[in-house]
Amino acid sequence: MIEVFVDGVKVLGLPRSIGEIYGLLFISPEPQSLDDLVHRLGISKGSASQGLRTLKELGAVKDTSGSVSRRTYYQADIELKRLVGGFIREQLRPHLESGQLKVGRLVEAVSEQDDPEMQQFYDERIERLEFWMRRGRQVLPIVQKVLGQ
Amino acid sequence: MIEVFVDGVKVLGLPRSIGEIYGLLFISPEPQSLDDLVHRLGISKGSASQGLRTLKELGAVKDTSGSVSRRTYYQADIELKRLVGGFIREQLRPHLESGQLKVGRLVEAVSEQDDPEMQQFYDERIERLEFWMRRGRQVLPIVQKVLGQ
DNA sequence: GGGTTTGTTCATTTTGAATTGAACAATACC
DNA sequence: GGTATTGTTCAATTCAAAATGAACAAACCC
Repeated sequence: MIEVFVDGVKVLGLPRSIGEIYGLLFISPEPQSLDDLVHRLGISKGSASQGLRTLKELGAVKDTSGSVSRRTYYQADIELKRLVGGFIREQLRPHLESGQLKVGRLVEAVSEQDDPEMQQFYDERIERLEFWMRRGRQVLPIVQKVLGQ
Repeated sequence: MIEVFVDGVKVLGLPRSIGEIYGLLFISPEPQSLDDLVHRLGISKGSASQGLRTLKELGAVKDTSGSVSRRTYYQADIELKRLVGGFIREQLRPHLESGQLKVGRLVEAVSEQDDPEMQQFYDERIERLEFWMRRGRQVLPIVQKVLGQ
């Protein structure tokens, strides 16, 4: 099972430890502590801590607080809606935004081009790029909607 | 500009050389030969050859044949529809399929579980996983449709 | 306060994927 | 045929991202 998730997160560009952690939590009926993860997966405390942080940011795990013990225990959040939302927010949007910044700088660079024929070609290509990015932004909410049902 | 594409392909889990090659072709008014890529990008012949192959498989470049010279020259294909289609076909579908195989093996493994309570829990989780995969397969054609306009 | 448990940070190490480059086709041309 | 040109393959190398682990912080208990 864990293997399935390791493959899964790799497709999404996330490290294998994240897949292992989420996979283990996904098939654990009981919440697991950081220490449990370290022992059961054979990974370092550092990896487990980092991995849990990322998963929390993605909204893929929640900690069951309010326990008697002072340890925190983690559970997998299995709502697809939430997972997809977190991934888009944390991984995709930042890239789209930094891409837009760079394209913005390109627009300026092209305006300094002398050769009018070249300038027109570059303008067309940048327009194409901006078109792709618009489409990208359009498709995200649709994906979110379809998956969150 | 090339930087934009390097970032872009990295999000998709492809190596930077692919981003460089596609980026250069994207802003080149004239088709470029393998040798041009090697010189202008400062990458090895091996990288260029491999990268072009992957890009051809993705349908992201086409070679302009029918020239007098025996060299082949490459151009970027800038149809979003085609790019998305190629990516889904070459990168996403294979992973979805191998995932399904693994889940299939899981189903068998769970049926050998003694404890009925555990078995029920595992069944639920596997059902959840299969639900996610169904949704994944559903969303692909929708993405393709939205982006290909 | 001192001691213990739990979790984080971050410099170093490891590992796996990407790149290189040299040997090897394949094709064209004479 | 021989040789030049172009492109591919793949073992060896390089490099960036991930994992480690030790030092550090924070919270808790007595």
